[in-house]
Amino acid sequence: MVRHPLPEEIELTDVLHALSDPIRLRIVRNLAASDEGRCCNGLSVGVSKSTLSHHLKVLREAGVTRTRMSGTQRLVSLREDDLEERLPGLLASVLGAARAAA
Amino acid sequence: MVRHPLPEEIELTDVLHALSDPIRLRIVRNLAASDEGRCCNGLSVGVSKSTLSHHLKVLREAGVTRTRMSGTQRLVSLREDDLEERLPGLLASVLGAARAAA
DNA sequence: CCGGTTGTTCGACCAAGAGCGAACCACCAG
DNA sequence: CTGGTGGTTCGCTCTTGGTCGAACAACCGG
Repeated sequence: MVRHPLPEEIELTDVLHALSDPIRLRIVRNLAASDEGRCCNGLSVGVSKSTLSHHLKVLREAGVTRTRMSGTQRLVSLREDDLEERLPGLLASVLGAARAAA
Repeated sequence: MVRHPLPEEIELTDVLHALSDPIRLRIVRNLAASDEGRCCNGLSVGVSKSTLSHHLKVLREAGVTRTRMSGTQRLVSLREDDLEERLPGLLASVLGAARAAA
């Protein structure tokens, strides 16, 4: 349905850029706290749905998240495995720092 | 002489944003390969000196680098210790991924 | 004093991107 | 068929930010 980069297409600068936005970082933290992925609606980040869709697209195209269909709605989840392979340790340290800062 | 954030003022999103630019990432990789810091001129990244000055300012104000005088010229170096304290593991994983991608 | 080196700052330009509402699509329940 | 839900896409505005040249400042060497 939508574009996801292959694991080897994940670019460091794209990922860093995706994570450098406070709203997207909140989304990622939110996703990290959920095993099964979240419906877009379950991400209460206080922006309009078009803006949320935009941020999810940025995250998806950077390779940070995966979106899959589940019935009538999309489930968004972190690509922890692919990120760890391409950028080992990065997601963990970002999440750790984000948790500490909060 | 110039503004450097205190260690506790270093913000994750600022650091991620600073590192998400390819030119700044090259500068950081370059600095990581040098013990003593580099004169701005020693950073051959192929931009004009005003642009270089701008990027160094972004890195400095995000807390990624430190600039100190040495005689008549400035020496730029990574704030590895402060970054490790505030954002443990982040710089290492970014540098590791950047090295792997190159 | 007069260049040359090193770097910052300023002003302008232009591209990228965040934000929103509106329109739209796909789907399910009546 | 009609409505509601979940989500994307499309314009549009406005801000951010990368880029450069020019001007400036501080300093050292003749």
